[in-house]
Amino acid sequence: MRPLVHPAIEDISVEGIMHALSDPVRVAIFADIAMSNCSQNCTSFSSVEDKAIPKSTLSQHFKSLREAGLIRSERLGVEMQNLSRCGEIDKRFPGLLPAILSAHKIQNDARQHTAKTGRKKSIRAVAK
Amino acid sequence: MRPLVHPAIEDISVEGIMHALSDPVRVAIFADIAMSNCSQNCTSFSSVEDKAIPKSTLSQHFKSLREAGLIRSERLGVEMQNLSRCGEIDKRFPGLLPAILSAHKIQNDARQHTAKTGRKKSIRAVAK
DNA sequence: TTCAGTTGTTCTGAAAATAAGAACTATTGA
DNA sequence: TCAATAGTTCTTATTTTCAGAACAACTGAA
Repeated sequence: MRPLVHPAIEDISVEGIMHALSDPVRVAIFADIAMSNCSQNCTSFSSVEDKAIPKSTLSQHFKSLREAGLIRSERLGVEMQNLSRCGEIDKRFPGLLPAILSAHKIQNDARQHTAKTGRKKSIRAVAK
Repeated sequence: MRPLVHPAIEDISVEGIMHALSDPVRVAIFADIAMSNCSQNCTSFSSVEDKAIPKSTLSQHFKSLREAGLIRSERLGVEMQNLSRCGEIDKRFPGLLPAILSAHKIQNDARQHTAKTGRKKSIRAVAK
């Protein structure tokens, strides 16, 4: 088992962050970690739609977040402690993560609302 | 030639935006369009490192930005007019795009600086 | 008109990234 | 020592992305 890789703060890139957070499961995981600022296990996470995600896939997702510099993972016995690196990143890119997390929350709230009121999700895209 | 597809504002997703801006060429293009808020041709764009990008690839990049909802493209004779949709998006996700653009600028400035002072880009990642 | 030049799109095959089952590693507690 | 738990790595199938080649749409000149 090879050691966990964490980029130095100056090697964290905007593109890397964007890419890591371009996956619905990964933003959800990261939002969880960043908001609660508590650990969050790797293998137990059911996505937004409550479908179980294979643990190999989750492991890869955590790896992506880690190697993008968004979280810091530390082995704690058999489990993993995952903490967000928001503080560090906010010094380098002020306001970036708060803005993304806030947008994510806005979108989630809107989705929950439309799910409750039963509005059909409009897939229609305006063609010109 | 099929019509250009633009998502309605309520169909623009954070993940979609993140994904579109997770590519160095695409952020660069988008930053250009958003900053200058002027058109920006599709086929003439040399990336950050000044290497020419094939026009088919550029066309795809513009398509990605368009379908993520970040830009609005309109055929103007033989050319294309590309405008950012920052205004609309800022109403739905306040502060998101400004934060990303600002982070992108910070990173670019830092890169230019290290390129000038010749500091070797440290790829080293702290292994634990 | 017709034709060449320009701008951008679409098609296509190769290369790269992602997803998830299966096998494996590491740690703990009985 | 062994079973249980938490994660990782290997591997293959699928999906995305890249970029050359062919194509489509418009313009301006002959």
